[in-house]
Amino acid sequence: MTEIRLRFPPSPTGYLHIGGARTALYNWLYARKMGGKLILRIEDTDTERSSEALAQGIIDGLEWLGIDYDEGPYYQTEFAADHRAAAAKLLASGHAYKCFCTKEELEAKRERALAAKLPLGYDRTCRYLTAEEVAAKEAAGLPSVIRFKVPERQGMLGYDDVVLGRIEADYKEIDDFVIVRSDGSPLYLLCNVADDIRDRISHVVRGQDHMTNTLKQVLLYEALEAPLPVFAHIPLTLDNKKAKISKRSHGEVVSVQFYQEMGFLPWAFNNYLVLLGWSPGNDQEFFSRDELIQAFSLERINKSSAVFNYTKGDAKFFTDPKAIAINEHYLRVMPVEELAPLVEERLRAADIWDAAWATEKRDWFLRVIALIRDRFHTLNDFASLGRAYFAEDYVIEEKPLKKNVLPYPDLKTWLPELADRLAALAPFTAENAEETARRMADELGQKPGVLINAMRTAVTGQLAGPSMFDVLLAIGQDKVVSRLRRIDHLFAV
RNA sequence: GUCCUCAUCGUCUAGUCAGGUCCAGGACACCGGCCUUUCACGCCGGCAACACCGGUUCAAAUCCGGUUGGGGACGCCA
Repeated sequence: MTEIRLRFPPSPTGYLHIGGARTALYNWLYARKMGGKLILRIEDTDTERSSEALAQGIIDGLEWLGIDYDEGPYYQTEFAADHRAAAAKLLASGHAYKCFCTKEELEAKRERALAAKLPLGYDRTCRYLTAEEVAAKEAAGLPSVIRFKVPERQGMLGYDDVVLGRIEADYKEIDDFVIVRSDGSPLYLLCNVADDIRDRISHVVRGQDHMTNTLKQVLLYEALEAPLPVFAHIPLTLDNKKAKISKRSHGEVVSVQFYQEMGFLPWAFNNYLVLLGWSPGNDQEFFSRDELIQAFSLERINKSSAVFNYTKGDAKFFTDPKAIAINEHYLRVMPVEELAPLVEERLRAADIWDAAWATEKRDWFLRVIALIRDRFHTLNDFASLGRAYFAEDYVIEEKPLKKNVLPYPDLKTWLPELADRLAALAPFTAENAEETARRMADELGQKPGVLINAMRTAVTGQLAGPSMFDVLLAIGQDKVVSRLRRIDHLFAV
């Protein structure tokens, strides 16, 4: 039985985006499920547009997602000798030929074909050159590329795709594609196959934009006398206008790094991605790592493309609402102990981290996280919306101020009075605090909500939050008292 | 233009291969209710789809043909 080997071959000409990450995820899931290997291969043969920084960004993105690989990263440029050897082999065996047509000539032909609404393929001018003609042109110093000689056969060229089924095309429809540039450097179609053969890749899982490339590559495998891998062409991810998503036209929101910065949980993001083109066949939507590996299968990948449901400028959702919903779900249900270090990271970034929260005050820290996480969307919310729990320089928001404080000028005396009463409490418990607040409201002839909501505004700066008395306990008697006494600045606007 | 390919709620999808159990199920979003000091969470309920036409069949989301629509490829990019 042959080993299961998959690869993720990004080209470092851009950032790791949603589509690429999903492709990596599917490859990873299948490799892990089958007990196979995943290989990371950086396809950097386009030296014009590739950069080491971009390659590193992709590697970092995979690491954040938790997509680990067993071999690599390999860099395709390091295997140039293999690619040239493959090209030489094809030339020697008569599967390829030298083409002396210039870019200008080809461009002119292409223009004419476009205008005449004819097929755009190469007209095979150089395919029928005699050995003498080729020698003469070379002697004259004319530059040439190497083209693959597509066999002239009856019937259909095709392959079996795990996702799409049988894919076929007439041999006549396949162009004599270029495999080596005029400067001698081999091109993607060839390099990719040569590498996959050398790396003994058994399954090629990639986007549907490669469907027609695969037809050509099948020919390459055959000419190179190598066994065909299993192909699985996964659906593309489109935007809500059905256009292919790209960093250029969609910006940050399609890059993996954006989700890292926005405070997504890596696993939540994977969980969202896997559902964009695959389903387990039942209603399960949340998976642990092991569950997903177990449930995943190439056969259940969808045929049709998926839409990344992002609306630019949406006031409520900064990305696909489903992605946010999944992130919220994990934020609420994951063990607090696992969440804590991720929150710590965000608090550190916001410069409000206290080392004691990881040691003697760890219990308190975990309790606060458990208390406030229900209302949050991302990790970043802990440092912004949750700031009052961790720092004194929290922001008093406009809305609660206008709704709960400014309409009641008497709060200027009420809140300090309440502060005094709370300061006198021993023990300081949620029950005692509530009792105190309610009794005072009663004495003032006010509804308890007036005091409670004003307290919330003064103590947390927020319009909403957990049960007020749990909040008081979480923030602590001393801080609550001092925040309530400092009420004047609320009216100073 | 040529070729390849896809088509179920606004979005992600189940159901299609083995036609009846589907006047189509789940999730997100949206709307309403319960809970409540607030807002969430949670729970309950609602809105909402088989692209179209024809054929096969007792019976079609499901099989066949066509139409329309979407996507991809057609590079000395990957």
